[in-house]
Amino acid sequence: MLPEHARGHNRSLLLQTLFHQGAMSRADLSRETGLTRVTISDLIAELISDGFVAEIGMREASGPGKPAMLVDLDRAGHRIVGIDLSGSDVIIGAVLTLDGDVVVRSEVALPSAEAVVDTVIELARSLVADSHAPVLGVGVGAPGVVDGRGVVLAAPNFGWVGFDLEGSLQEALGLSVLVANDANAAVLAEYTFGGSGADVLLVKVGRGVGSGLLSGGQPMRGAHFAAGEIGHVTVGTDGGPACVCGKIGCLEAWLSVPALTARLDAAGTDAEREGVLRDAGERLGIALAPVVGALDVSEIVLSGPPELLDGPLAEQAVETLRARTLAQFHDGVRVRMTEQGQDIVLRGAAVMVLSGQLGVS
Amino acid sequence: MLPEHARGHNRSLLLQTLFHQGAMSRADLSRETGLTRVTISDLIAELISDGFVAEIGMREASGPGKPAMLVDLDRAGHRIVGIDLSGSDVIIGAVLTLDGDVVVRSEVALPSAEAVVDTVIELARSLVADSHAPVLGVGVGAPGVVDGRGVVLAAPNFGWVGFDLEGSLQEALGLSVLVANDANAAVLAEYTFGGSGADVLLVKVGRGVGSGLLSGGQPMRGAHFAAGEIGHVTVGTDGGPACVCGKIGCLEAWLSVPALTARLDAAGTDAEREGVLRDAGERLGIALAPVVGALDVSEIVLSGPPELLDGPLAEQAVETLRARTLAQFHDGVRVRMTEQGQDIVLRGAAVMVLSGQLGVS
DNA sequence: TTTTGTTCGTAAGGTTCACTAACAAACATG
DNA sequence: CATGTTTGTTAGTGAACCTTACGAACAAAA
Repeated sequence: MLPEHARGHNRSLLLQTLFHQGAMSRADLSRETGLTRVTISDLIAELISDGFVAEIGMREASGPGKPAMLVDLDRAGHRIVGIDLSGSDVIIGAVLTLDGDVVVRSEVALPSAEAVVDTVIELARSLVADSHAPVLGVGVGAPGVVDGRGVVLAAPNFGWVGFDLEGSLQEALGLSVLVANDANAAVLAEYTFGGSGADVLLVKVGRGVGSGLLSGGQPMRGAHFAAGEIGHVTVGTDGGPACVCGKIGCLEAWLSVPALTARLDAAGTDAEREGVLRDAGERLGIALAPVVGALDVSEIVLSGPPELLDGPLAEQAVETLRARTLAQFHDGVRVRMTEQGQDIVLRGAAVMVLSGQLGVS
Repeated sequence: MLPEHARGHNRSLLLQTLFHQGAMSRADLSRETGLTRVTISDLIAELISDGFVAEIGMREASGPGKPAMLVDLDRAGHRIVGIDLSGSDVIIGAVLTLDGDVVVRSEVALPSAEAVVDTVIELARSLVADSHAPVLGVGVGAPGVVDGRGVVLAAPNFGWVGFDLEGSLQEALGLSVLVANDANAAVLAEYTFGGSGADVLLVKVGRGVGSGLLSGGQPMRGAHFAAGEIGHVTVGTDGGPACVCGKIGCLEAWLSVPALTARLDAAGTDAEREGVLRDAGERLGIALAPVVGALDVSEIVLSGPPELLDGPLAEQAVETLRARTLAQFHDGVRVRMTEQGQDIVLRGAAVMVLSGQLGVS
């Protein structure tokens, strides 16, 4: 650990404070961080010269003393490109502000597996061209198992095994690129923009079922970078539907969108349809109860089609969860839909870039 | 972040390197840490003057050049006191070396709940008196939910609710005291002394069932410091034995020592007894499968009576676990007994002190 | 035995970083 | 207008680590 590392830490501390609390004066930053005004001035001058921070005008004087010059992240001066590879038939890309707002949005049809990388490169290039501001970096949320350096260890949909997606994109685009699992990206978005607590599990329901987990605000990677792969965990001890993986009663066989819609279509009455959703919610609760017990997660966030997840399914999940964990500790566990909608992976990809380039999270 | 924090970090880095790799020269430390020989000399001089490090003699020259002076942690010059409050009828205390070896061991009968604190203070004082070397600190593994500052938020056995055990002991003993949950302490011992990987779940089976979890080498605390409380998670969807908590089919009702011994005593034949153990192992596997899926834990360690856990129970647990998780990722999950025996909580308490006082883990 | 080259540890001096002290600028208030 | 407050900068100090240089101690080769 060298002194320059400490300075990097302090730079990130300032950027993070501005990111979360908005524009403020150098003196405010001094009070907020505990560093002296002198040091703040020095760091801010460096950050301004690097283009990350800008002076945005005087604060109208509200008391005695010299009026303050407000500084803030140069939010208008930078953009982030986010790419969501988790869709079942489209690739979604977007230009986002530092606050995670989507400025430009673009979709392309999912090509054949071999052409995916070239399509992503082309999409990213067009988004960079449309950004009208320097792009801080490119974040990618991809299905499958992704290691800490953006190498896709396994992604059955695309046939990738040990493929260095991050490196390939970085070389082609000449920009900083970060690749992570889609559900792991999503939970970052929920934490940074969705106001979730620091111990949160996000369940992403789509063609498959995956999850992302933060504990103490830190993403859990797992021993083989496979944390979150709960889709093929067997749920319950009473059988269940057959899964594409060959086993019986996987969570994915109960909860994935194709499985749910098929069972809903087969259901005749509204009551039967609600029963299908309640069954799925119960299975989710059964699967998550041991995780809640072992990790003391306080919040479970669902991401996916709201017409399926929001309602009986979520209600039954929280009910089952409370019935199957010790009320004393886990009574407060909440289950809710994300409010990030369809953009959650894009926004999570943006958080990855913010975190990687600015140290903000 | 100030420069002196960086120096503290570097001090801990040296102590940690010596702790794990044993005695070496200043030049070795320089190569190992990346700091220059000059800086190492300066830091080591400080650590020697503080009494944490000692020169232990020359290395016999094996090649050209000036022979090296070896330095090492002053292992003989310090002791740690560990206390295990998780026993059902005794309190165990010990004096340990920095390497986690028990030097002095002492047991006292568990007194009434009100007298526990005074008994612990008395036990700790007598151990400190027997230590024959300066005591670095006192570590305590306690049942129940313990927060990050050693306040016991809930411990039904002792009737503690929001009781500042760490503060009480620190005041009475005048020594640095650290208190944590017993299973969380145990998993630290397994990581530091038992050679487990950095993503490991320890299940502690005794009067109750608890767990401790490391992910990436970091202890998981949970949103309410209740991580690891898996004893009263319902397992399976086919009922099960009644639990003292009022629910049906809790993991504790299947797996705790009292529950297991009662069912073993009721079993007539050896085959029936093995069936009891296999059932319990299966339940453990069912409960842990979602945790393994969500966290990608690579190793599960069991702590408790080996005559119950080691054998059919552990075998069935790993079998069930593999059947219920996706083989592709979690095939390698291992289930094994700890080799730390009965001292695991004591040694874990020692690790807490090492970590708190030296930054070693 | 002498020379050469290697390795260890220390000394001296320079750079980086954040701190303290002091001060000018700009404002509100009595 | 004088006074006090707040902001931000300049100047100087101390801490921490670095680079450079050197003496000590040894092995191997001449």
